[in-house]
Amino acid sequence: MLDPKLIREQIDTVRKGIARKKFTVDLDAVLAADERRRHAVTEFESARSAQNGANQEMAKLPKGSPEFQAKLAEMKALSAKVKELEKSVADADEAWRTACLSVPNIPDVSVPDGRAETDNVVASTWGDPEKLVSPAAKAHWDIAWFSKAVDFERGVKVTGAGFPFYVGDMARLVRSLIQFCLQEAGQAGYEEVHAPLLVNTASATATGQLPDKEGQMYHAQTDDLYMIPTAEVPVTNFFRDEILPLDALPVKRVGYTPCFRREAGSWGAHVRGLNRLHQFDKVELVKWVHPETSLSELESLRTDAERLLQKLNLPYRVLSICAGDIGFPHSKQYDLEVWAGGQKRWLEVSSCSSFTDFQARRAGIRFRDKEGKANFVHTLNGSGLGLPRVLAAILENNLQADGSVRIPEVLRPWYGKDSLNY
RNA sequence: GGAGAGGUGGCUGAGUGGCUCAAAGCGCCCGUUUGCUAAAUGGGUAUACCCCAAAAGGGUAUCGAGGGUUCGAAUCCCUUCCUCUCCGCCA
Repeated sequence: MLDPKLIREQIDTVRKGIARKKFTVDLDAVLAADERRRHAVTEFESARSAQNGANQEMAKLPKGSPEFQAKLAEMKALSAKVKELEKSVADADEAWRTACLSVPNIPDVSVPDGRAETDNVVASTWGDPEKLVSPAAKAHWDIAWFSKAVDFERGVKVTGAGFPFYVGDMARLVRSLIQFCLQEAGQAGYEEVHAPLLVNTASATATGQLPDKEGQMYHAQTDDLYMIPTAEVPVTNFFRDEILPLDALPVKRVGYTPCFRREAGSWGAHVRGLNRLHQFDKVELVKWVHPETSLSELESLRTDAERLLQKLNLPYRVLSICAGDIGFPHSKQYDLEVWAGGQKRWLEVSSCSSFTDFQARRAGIRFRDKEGKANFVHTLNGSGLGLPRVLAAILENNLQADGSVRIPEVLRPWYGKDSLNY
């Protein structure tokens, strides 16, 4: 959520930011709710103050004395009034909170203008497809042995669509990618965490999955737990409602988890094969940083993700996402898209975002500044990387004429050989 | 899952209806004092919100969470979450 003071004091900045994001929010209603809430609070607190004072006087009177009895009757009325005012504070507060939750984060000034996906700006490209894509490239689902290596049919039998088995060398290739991503992140200074795969309502709310994106998560109803759609949720919530010491910042962490997404209503021809799954593996990078450094930390986060693709020798481009296309809680966002030479398409494999204090405010993650005051940190996260599409690009770009796939050198320490075939 | 015991400030821990809008100790910060280290001693030491143009100042809330009883709740009642001990089950 946005800083209430910012809405109150710099309404024009907020208005402009929201307009750039192409959101429609009734800010006047938010301001009115804020006004109502403050009024209710003031009324309640003065009544409560009177009650506290009178109660202290009563404590000094002998119980059952005439003075005590007289006071008692008087206090009953005040008590009823306090209860009533307390209720109206609760109502006003909830209305205000709900209104505040409808306000998106405002985009950073460096975010390009634009309405939709087509307005995103290509910030950079790396790798020449002519050189890095094999002439034998095919869409990965057209590779002769693909259904043996990634078994969708058995997945359907055992679970349902979008839950494939990786079999044999393919399973080892997936594990190699996980190891590679984790090792690289470790060398870049990220501390590894192995996180819970189910989270409670409070966690899903803090990172913004609830209430709006409820339908995107699998829900274990008996225990009211949600299967994580990304490691961002448990990893970010690690510090929920905590105050970090100044010298702890920046905190950089990396977590590998499977991710579970219902992807309701988003299936079609363009999401064949590994392009979109209900369960997939992802290594996630998360940072908690001092507010002054969040823009430069975003750049280094993006660099950390890019390095992986470079070492894998996969051509990619970096998109600077336009104001109209960045998400509700985002301040600034880069997407990394890998070139899948068989499909001849760009596939998003990483999204690196800064949330400024928007998420930290919602999750209650703060740090103690030089003066000893508690302030909200800035949070950032980015995939490093989402695996199935990277896998797709490796399979397609490195497909040889003999039907085998050449394995990138950086994966061989874990994979154990130089090619994949069935 | 069953039985029992608990959840109090950064930590330890007192506190069974008003004398606690949380004692004391530890830690931390600031000062005083004595060659240094250290000790002694005084003071300070949470978070959020509200009032106030700001500062100064004042107020309210928070004793796991949520309800309730009461003029008044850390304290009594209910619900719920969590921790510990024992039992059961179990990769």
